[in-house]
Amino acid sequence: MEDTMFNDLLASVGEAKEILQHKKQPSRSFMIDEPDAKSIRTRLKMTQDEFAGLLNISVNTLRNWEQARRKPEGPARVLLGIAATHPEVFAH
Amino acid sequence: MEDTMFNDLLASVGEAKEILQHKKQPSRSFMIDEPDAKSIRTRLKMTQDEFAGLLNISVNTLRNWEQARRKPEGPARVLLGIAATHPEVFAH
DNA sequence: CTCAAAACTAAGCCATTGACTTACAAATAA
DNA sequence: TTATTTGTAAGTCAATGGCTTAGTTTTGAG
Repeated sequence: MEDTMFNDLLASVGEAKEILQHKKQPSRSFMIDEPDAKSIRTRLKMTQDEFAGLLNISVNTLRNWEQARRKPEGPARVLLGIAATHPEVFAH
Repeated sequence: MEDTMFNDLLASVGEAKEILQHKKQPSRSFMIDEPDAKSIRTRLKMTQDEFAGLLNISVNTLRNWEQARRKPEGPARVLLGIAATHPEVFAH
């Protein structure tokens, strides 16, 4: 069932593998090297609490990023890039 | 300039803030609690190398996830959820 | 079929992050 | 003003991320 839904999605998307694979490069096309979590968040007009919930991190961690105490890891950087360029995917 | 592009995007998306904000809930709507990285990857027909590149993690980390030695952190779970439901955003 | 390369499993090790905490300051609203 | 929300700052520690090595399975070329 879950499987069917997934395959339907893939079909509707138009064979995701193809889409994904002709960008064999390290996939840096949309990744941000040093994402500025604060500017992305403020441009989305969200509080730290809301944005942290969106990214599924604790507020403390977001604060660590914004205060440059910690640097977001790989997946978090990709996610920030998506938040910056495709915020609509979070809405569903 | 970068700012203009971003704002244009927001406009075209239709005021992302609104989209995002009427889902005040912990944003679990699309998040996977225990994402199975391996099944998502194999259904996208990608190798560990390719998928790791997509998520911007090392192959070792992806292997840790697939072998259940480590559990992906918050942002990684969100990212896996997006890979499973909106793989097209990675293609741009 | 044979053999080499690619893909993957498995596990030890350590630096960095994520998350919790406390204390305080700024901004916002009542 | 006063209370509440939002945010800065920093200490602490368990868990993850990424590195390593060693071995197994799968794949494809000859």
